[in-house]
Amino acid sequence: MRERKIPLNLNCGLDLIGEVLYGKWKMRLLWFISQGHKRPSELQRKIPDASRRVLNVQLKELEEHELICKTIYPVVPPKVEYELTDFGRTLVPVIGALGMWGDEHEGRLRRVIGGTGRAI
Amino acid sequence: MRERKIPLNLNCGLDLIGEVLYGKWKMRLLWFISQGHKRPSELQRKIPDASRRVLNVQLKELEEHELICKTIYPVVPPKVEYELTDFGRTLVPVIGALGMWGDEHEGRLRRVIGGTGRAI
DNA sequence: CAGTATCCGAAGGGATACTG
DNA sequence: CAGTATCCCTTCGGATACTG
Repeated sequence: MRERKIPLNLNCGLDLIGEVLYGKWKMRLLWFISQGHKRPSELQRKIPDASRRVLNVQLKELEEHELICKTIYPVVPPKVEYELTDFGRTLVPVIGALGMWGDEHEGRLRRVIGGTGRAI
Repeated sequence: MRERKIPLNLNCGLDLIGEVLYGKWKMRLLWFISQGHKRPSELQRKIPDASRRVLNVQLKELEEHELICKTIYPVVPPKVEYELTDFGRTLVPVIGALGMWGDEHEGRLRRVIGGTGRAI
């Protein structure tokens, strides 16, 4: 699921969901936000392998796709919070299903993927 | 979900599923195969926007991840069929959930994505 | 019909350094 | 703490032409 800004030949629901989920960290961002981790620094800690820049890019795309909304509090130091929109909340069960499938088949997946990995 | 052959820092089920689903056409390939479209030429017709080369690449990755298996019939002209493995079949309900979500929210998705799209 | 080789442009994403 | 600007490298995926 990547942002193809250009050609867009949407065929079915799988295309459409692909358009909003494609991006290396988007599913996890949505998941962590749904779990109540709202602050950018929190998300950064949850996903240390992502660069801060890319996290911001993908958060902005999720926002443009109306899956999350962003609140900026005019305080010092700056404070920002993300939340799922109602629309975004409808996606949580689907993300959950994806994650559960991954968890249930962790052993086999690690084998076929070939990585060592590490627990969160 | 992209093939990151190199670093692999798997955190949770979402990472793991990402590893096997990342690829522009993989979800649809799995879906169409689950629907009984087994031949490469069939899949190509179903996904005309994908190049033949990339379809083969992604099919091979799905095979390496043991989600599908490939049968080559020693006949002329060549005949090839793909099928889901038992493992791959466990993924079908999840793919279905993704597609259903996309279908249910088609209108809104098309608006936020900004594409015109076309039906399959 | 099925598959591969080569070439290439375009995104994606990381590192770093910087501002408010 | 949050965000942006550059720079750069890698990968993805499309086009084309070719072989069995």
